[in-house]
Amino acid sequence: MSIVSNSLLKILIVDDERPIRRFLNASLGSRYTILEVANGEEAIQSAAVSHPDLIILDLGLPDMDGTDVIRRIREWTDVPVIVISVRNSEEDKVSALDAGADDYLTKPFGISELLARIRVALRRTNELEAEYAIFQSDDLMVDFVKREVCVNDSPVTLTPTEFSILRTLVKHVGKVLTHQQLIKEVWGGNYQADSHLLRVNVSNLRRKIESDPNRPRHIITEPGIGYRLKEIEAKL
Amino acid sequence: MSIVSNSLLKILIVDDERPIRRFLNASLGSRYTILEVANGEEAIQSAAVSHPDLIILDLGLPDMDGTDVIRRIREWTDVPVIVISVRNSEEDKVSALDAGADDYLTKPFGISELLARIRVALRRTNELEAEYAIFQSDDLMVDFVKREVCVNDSPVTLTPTEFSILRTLVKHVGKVLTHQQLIKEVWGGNYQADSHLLRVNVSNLRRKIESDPNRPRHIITEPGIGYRLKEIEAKL
DNA sequence: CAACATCTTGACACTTTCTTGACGCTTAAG
DNA sequence: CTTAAGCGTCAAGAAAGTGTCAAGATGTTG
Repeated sequence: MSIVSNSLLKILIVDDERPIRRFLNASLGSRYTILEVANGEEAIQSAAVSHPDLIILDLGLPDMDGTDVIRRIREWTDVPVIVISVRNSEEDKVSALDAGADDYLTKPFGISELLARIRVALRRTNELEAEYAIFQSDDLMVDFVKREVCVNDSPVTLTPTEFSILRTLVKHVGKVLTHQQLIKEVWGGNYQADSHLLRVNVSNLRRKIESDPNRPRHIITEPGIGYRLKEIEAKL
Repeated sequence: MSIVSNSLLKILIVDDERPIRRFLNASLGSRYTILEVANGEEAIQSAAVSHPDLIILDLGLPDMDGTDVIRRIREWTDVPVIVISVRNSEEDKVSALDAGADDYLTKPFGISELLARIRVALRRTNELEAEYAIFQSDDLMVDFVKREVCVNDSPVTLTPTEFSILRTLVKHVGKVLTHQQLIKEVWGGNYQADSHLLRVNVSNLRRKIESDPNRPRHIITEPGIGYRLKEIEAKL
């Protein structure tokens, strides 16, 4: 098994301290292909463009909070994220793991433990799913990196709730999402929202992204069940 | 289906020290169903019989080595295993993780960190359980994930009640379902519907999915009893 | 504190779906 | 041949679900 070269697997290292990046690069470089970035914005950018197989993320970034980086990346991909941090409090660990991290290592750590935890994370994701940071369906385009939505190449501004609904629909494109599933994803698990609230927001969302809101082509109503995002193939 | 209450999720705790089992049971018992065993043999036995959704395993067991327990369990299941141990050496961590463990916590640990890591492990398995359920019988195709029904590759739209009837028939394909059984499944246990209501809905359903509704090939009437979904083998 | 955007709730028109009753058809028994 | 029981179809009213507008509540920013 160890004879098989893993060098085709890409690991993205996110850390603002150059010595640590160099150390990790030296430790992992013989086994994996390494990408390095030094802040959160670059991390999101690189995660979208380079499609790494795993991300090693330092929580202490200069430009944004590490947990927010995880949340942003989780908007479109389930790529494994291993957090490394000097912060050792349970609160930090819990918030990072709940934000979507797969593992949390406190500095300093042994390199062989990191390697083992990388193997664990990669072991689970043998089946690669094509997850793209940009969703396109006919005249609708959703860019999760820029958090930008365009209809016919002209940008539209969505409210946070509207974007959250659209993001959930995109993540499960083609599948029917029940009212309950959508409410749970958008408003949080224990929020007691009724489907009326959802309908209002879908209505507002349609007005912004559907060319003819009376005949929606993207967000399809499944009567009695919920909604579904229809992927419209590009014409040839 | 996937929206299963957490209290139904079973966690198997493997630890030879009774106080620790009691502590974990008290900490997790309100959220999950707990099973407890005290040694490796019982752990393997219980993992096989009870099908837990997650295993918390202490490495220091009286009868066999913890990593061997993991290896034995990994012979037939990928159920998440979280190791807890007093051993803090990298060697122990690496060997446990490489044996198939998903996470490794060193005692003492905070209960909220353990809970967070349990959520991470369960999150993974939930996403992987996206098994695709499609029923196909000659010209009829039912996609339960997309909630889509096709006849001769052209989609047909069913009302919630019609879909519910079809789903019940598919669930027991080949078997005869009495009127009462169908009514109970579709309209709920305590609803007092007569079989006339069922007949109307079956009629509507047939009009949509049968190529010749007068001579139904899929939904067969069993006079005096109920209905049966016939599975038509594909021609070779 | 005011101005602003967003979220939430209620009201109402509209559409789809459900349910009920009437009626014709078939089958089996007398 | 007549009768009764079960089944399938049709159509209309009842019920439930859906989309939209607008006003109040909430929160945010300067």
